[in-house]
Amino acid sequence: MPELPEVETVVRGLRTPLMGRSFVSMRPVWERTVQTPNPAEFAARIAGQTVQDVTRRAKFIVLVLSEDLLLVHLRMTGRLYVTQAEAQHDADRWLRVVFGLDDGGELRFSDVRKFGRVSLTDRIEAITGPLGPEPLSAEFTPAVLHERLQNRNKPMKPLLLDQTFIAGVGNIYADEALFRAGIHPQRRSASLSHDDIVRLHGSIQAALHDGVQHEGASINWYRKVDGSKGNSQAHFYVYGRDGQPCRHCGHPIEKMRLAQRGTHYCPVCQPAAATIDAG
DNA sequence: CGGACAACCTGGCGGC
DNA sequence: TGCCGCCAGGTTGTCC
Repeated sequence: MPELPEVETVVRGLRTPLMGRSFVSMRPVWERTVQTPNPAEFAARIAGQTVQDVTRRAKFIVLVLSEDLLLVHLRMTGRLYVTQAEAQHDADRWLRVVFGLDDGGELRFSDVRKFGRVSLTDRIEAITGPLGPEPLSAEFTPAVLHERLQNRNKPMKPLLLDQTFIAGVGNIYADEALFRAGIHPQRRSASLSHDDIVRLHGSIQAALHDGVQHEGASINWYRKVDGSKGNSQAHFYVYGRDGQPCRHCGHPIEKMRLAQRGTHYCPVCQPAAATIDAG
């Protein structure tokens, strides 16, 4: 499911049920979902720790506990939800990890494809590795984007997917940001003009902001914490719209394979070479 | 360093 | 209906 807007929506949904709660247990249903430490140590260590904040870094959900950080990465199909003690819950076919809470409720991690991971650590970089700037933070300015583009010359689409370049952008919002900026996915980063960079900066922020505003994209597996769907997919310009008319010029949106990822774009609004804008 | 590709997994969908 | 191949929001490791 998860790119920045989806993860951010989950984080916001977890705050109310989890803030101030303490964990009493951790039970793996599918052991490989528990990345680090090993399940026995994880369970012993999380018991008694209280949730002091629920936040996000890149695509990681970060629960700030009394002594450690509980990190959850949803990868493709992970989902988090909270059940109350007295609530009747249907059997979850894809349940991977159950966290017991001090009010008798449970935080549950469910994941169809088993790619998602949970970790307990006191040093976030040990799990996340190096990450680029948060694109919706004040520190991410056009100048910062410009600076990070120095001495690089990759096609823009795979560059935007590189989490060490910018944190949190995934396949959907990379396509959406490039469309909004009028930049072809294969454009080399070194060919971008100053205006291109300023426009791209605004487009990345706008695409992600709209995604958060619409509470994420429920194309397939993604659900909010309460189980309902996000609505971001209804507002896409290009993602999943191949064959349909471009919302700006009417030309059919095309789909290509780029760096092994499905890539959607408008060949008219995103010309392959730098344009000479008569405008 | 960059690019291609396989792995990790399961499910949905289109084609025959 | 059934079977088959392909595709999927992510990331990591290997090989050239």
